[in-house]
Amino acid sequence: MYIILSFVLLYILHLPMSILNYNRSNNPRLSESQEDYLKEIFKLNEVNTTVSLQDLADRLKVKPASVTGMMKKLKQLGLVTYEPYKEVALTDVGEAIALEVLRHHRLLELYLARHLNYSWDEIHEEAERLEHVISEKFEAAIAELMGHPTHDPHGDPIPTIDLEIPDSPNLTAVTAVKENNHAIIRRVMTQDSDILNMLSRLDLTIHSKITVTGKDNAGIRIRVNENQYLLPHSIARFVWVELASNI
Amino acid sequence: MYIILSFVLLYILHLPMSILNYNRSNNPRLSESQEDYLKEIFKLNEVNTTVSLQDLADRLKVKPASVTGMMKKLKQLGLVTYEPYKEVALTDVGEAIALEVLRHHRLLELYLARHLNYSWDEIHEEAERLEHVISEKFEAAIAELMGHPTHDPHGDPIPTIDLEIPDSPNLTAVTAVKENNHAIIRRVMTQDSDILNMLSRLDLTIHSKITVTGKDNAGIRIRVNENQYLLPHSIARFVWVELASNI
DNA sequence: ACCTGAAGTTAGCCTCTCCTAACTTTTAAG
DNA sequence: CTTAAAAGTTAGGAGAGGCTAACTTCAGGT
Ligand SMILES: [Mn+2]
Ligand SMILES: [Mn+2]
Ligand SMILES: [Mn+2]
Ligand SMILES: [Mn+2]
Repeated sequence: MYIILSFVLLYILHLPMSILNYNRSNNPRLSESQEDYLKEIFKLNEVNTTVSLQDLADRLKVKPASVTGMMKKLKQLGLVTYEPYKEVALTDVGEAIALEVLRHHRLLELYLARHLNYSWDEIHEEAERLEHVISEKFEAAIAELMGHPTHDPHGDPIPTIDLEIPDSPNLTAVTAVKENNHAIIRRVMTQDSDILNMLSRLDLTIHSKITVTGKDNAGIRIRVNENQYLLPHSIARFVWVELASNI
Repeated sequence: MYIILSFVLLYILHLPMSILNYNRSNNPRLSESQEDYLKEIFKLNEVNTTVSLQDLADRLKVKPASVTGMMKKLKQLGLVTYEPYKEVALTDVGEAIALEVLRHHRLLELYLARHLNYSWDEIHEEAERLEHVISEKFEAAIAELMGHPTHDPHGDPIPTIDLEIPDSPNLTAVTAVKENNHAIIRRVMTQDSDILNMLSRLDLTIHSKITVTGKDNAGIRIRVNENQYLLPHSIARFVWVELASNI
């Protein structure tokens, strides 16, 4: 009865049927590998216009042949669209699963930082493993405990319980900030422990107020807390800020 | 230098060399399956004099053929002693790993109950998955946070950081308590959700003060908080108590 | 001492995820 | 427009952990 009603509702609302199809608790559970593939496709898709199997292979630290094999399987499961030699994309169901895993990951990162005293550079690796094994109850418990946070310690948005990506402030790469302008660091787009460690030692962390004092081909000069640093472009490109004028 | 000193120390103290050999961080990580096999061998060994492959198969929900195969592998790795058609036992290294996993499991159970509002019957299943993926840092963080607890919510002892089993009070099966004697529930030796759920609804939980008011072949009659219950033997056998006279 | 059922083993097969090596298709530079 | 490098595919195989079915060994009851 409920099922019939749902179909009618979907028809009326013109929603894709697939949204209903996915339910973490009653669907056959995916493997950790499969979850990581879907999550990585989603993340690559946010940055690049198209997702190459080579990128996927690099991110997941497997060989391209393995990616081809997995794409066939995920296509079979209705989680990606894909034809040989063409680009990959998530279906609605595939995207829902990717967002579910991403929500686990980012909630866990924040939880580890806030409640178990993990430092910025330690949270990612632990969350990468835990994200696949925590239950929906665990997810709900830490989300509740933290007051349903919208962003993780890297400034990455945490998908909501309905799997929407919350709005983030309008961000600019710090490399694009003009000289003498003020800004607040809002997102650091790397998981590299060494880089995160260094940035946090310089106090270049989320919510730090900075001033861009100069730019040359060596990098970008930044003032934070009366200290000045020269940040090489290779690192600065990970740092995204909100301009002070927008605040 | 440290290594040489360690060898000398071991020689002097007559400790088994194998204790030093195992180090979770630099040894090739075992699979989740292998960890569960070792843990289950340890737990069976605490109860039975000898560990049968059949019991192991039942507990791990695999077929006996699979157990035989795994025993060969674990023997190869130096974690169990075993000859075809003979009983299995853990080596010192195998036992150290079993205790490490058991420590994770029981710390997690207590953590879930205390900090994430899990009920008695929900903790085991979640801990069963998490125990294999948390880092030593996670273990240390929750142990610290909880003040290095010695027993989990079922009354099971939590192995210390040095992998010693902490002393438990002298326990008696509630079925062996004489009529009109008082006692305190100290351990409930089942992970069955339904039974745990029922017991906790009757307030027959860890640290509950009870009085045995009668016994017949239907079961054992117990008073707790002015309420009287008839506990069938099939359930009562899981409940272990400390006699009031010992307190 | 024998017999029989329970316990344990073996062989052969499956699925999963990854690999290498050789091949094909696409793409972009000249 | 050609062609070589990059990207992607295919075939074949490894190893982990399970399974079934047929077999062997063991242990207890008569
Ligand atoms: Mn992961
Ligand atoms: Mn993050
Ligand atoms: Mn387990
Ligand atoms: Mn327990």
